[in-house]
Amino acid sequence: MTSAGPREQRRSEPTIRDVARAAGVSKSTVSNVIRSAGGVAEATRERVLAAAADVGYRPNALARNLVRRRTTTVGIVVGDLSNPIFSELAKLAEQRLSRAGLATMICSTDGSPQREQEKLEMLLEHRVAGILMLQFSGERSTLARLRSAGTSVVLLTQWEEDADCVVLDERRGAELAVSHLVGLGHTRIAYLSSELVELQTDSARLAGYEDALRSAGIEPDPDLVTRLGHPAYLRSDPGLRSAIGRLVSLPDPATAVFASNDLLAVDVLETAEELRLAVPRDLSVAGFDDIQVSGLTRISLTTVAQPCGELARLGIELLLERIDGAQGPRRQLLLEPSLVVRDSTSTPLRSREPEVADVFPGA
Amino acid sequence: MTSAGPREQRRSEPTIRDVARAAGVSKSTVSNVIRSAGGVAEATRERVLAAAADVGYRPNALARNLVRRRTTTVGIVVGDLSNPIFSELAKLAEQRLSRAGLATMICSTDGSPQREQEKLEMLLEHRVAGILMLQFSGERSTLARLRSAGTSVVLLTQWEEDADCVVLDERRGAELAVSHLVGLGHTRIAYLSSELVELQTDSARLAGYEDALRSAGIEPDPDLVTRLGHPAYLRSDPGLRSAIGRLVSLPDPATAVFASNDLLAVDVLETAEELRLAVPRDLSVAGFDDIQVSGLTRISLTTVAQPCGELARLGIELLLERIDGAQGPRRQLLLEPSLVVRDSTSTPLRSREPEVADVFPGA
DNA sequence: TTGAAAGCGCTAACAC
DNA sequence: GTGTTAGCGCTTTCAA
Repeated sequence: MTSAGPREQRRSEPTIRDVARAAGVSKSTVSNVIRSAGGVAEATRERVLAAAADVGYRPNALARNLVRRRTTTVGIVVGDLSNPIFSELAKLAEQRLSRAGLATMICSTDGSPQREQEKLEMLLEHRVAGILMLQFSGERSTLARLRSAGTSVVLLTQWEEDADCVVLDERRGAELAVSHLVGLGHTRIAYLSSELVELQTDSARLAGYEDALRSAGIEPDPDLVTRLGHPAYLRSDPGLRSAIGRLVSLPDPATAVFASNDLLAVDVLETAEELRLAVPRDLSVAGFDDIQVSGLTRISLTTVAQPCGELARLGIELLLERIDGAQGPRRQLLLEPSLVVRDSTSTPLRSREPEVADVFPGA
Repeated sequence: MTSAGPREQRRSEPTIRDVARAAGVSKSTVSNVIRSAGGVAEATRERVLAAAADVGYRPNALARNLVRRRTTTVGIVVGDLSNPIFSELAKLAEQRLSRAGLATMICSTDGSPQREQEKLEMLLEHRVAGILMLQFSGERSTLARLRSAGTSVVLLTQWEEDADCVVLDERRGAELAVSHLVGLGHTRIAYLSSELVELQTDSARLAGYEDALRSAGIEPDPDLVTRLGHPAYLRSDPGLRSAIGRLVSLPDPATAVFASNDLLAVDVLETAEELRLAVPRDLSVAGFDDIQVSGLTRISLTTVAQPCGELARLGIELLLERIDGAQGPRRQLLLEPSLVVRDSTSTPLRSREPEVADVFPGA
């Protein structure tokens, strides 16, 4: 590396003009062969290709996109990439987009609506062809802004009346999980949620929880419903500990908890351990999402499965259609949830070994 | 929504010209205001800003980047976003880039060198200012290509003589883990790896493994070294089962395994369970990475910690310097590893309860 | 302090 | 088949 002088003048990269000159043709001819536009004599084509290789030509996507007035870039907005459910979805989406010849810009919002706005603005300035939102603050005006910018938007995992979206039937999913607990004999089932779950989604899951209870003739008890702040990830958390402590020492204690997502459910497992509560013996735990860890033998969490593959496939499919100009009415795709029963749920203790308290109620 | 006719003609978005017209100034003045270039009378400035808001102006990053001949976009190349270690790093990197005002394009390669080439090419066509590679096939010519394209590149987590990189001292990390096992009394320690780990990295970790053995006077036994194909993620896998089965039924069986990454180590935990091997009683297990799951009470894996925060911080710092034109020689930043000792490792069984075989060697 | 003009690298009519 | 031309929306001299 002795040749290049110090502070080497960085020559700008070869352009279509350089190729044209080298091949002895015009810019448009080069453009035609680069874009495989056809209408170019085979001999010329080869000459151009050779020249391009020769000068080390690499098309400039910026220039192309500018003049075409549309890009082949799609934005993915995600709340938190370290939540396995989102990294999985993001990965699958990127794969599909890539296969369709589109580039992906990923932005994370950390759940902050302000950051969400900023990231969206950035994507719009880059004139992305479409946006896939795995996280959405729910701000209605945001949707309007995106729409007026002419970008296609699909919400994944996030229900919204006024937008294209593909989601699991959250309410039904929660109902499935809670009905399972009821079926096992639980009557005191807590609902535990955290900021990891969007409010919109949280409400749906809570509704499903109540549905299940009511249809079993159990009146939902507000004392059993808790929404925590953002708890430490997969790590025991004081807020969670006191919440669970409270639930199990209620006059009529909870015997099961339905956590609104797996990350939280796993935290519950951890915390139960600390509190010397055996799962499922003393406490049944069910979650939502079916992230990879939940399937581990040592975790073995009963949970509602998110069909990530399906979600990503349908979401991207819909987005691509919209980008291609499909005009139809908004589409809401609702996927059927399924319950994966594992070892974290079982019959409640009291129905197995009647205690004094059962014989003398109120003791 | 009855106003817009069917198949509404999508007006193109307002440009700097529209703003200029609305404000009664020239394009350049608008440009000066937008870019906060100064040298504009306060009154004019406000008039322009008002006009911009009025027409709904949004700068076109493509045009800007084209004429400036550089973008504010950085590419992140990642192998597999569903490996928590990578999603974590990607997330942190994106955060830092975003804070520095840069947009992020994420590409995943699924570990395929060909896809890696394609993705890099795409990034170059988009004229990214820099590339952060969390995955690198190790192809030397790739580096040359990137360099000649004038892009700054930093490898994160991947050692490479001929490039800027920031990595953990892999060799030392492995040595730490294996020395810990040796210290517990193990002499038959297996090394288990999979395609989840890049060859380059794998070699370093293997070397550290051998270092530790040798400095304890133990000659590495090739019979104890296994590299598997890409195993199922966090899920038991037949290849792994037979590998472990073999290791523990060797004439002189393995009493511990050092897995070259946590995902694999957790798989080992699972598989051990299936094989009715108690960990750490029958088999000690150590990993590498310290992903979130490893810290769960129910997993409690002894492992070498990757300081993700540090890695991301230093990697982005270095990349930004290069993008800003820093010319110095290649820099290799080597971080010191640390071992997190948890419950998956302990004294080997035989040293606790001497068996007949120990009394009559060769029996 | 402001404006006119010359592109950035490319595409897409439209002539030849 | 191939070349000419007129921009895409913006930045950035350079004059005024």
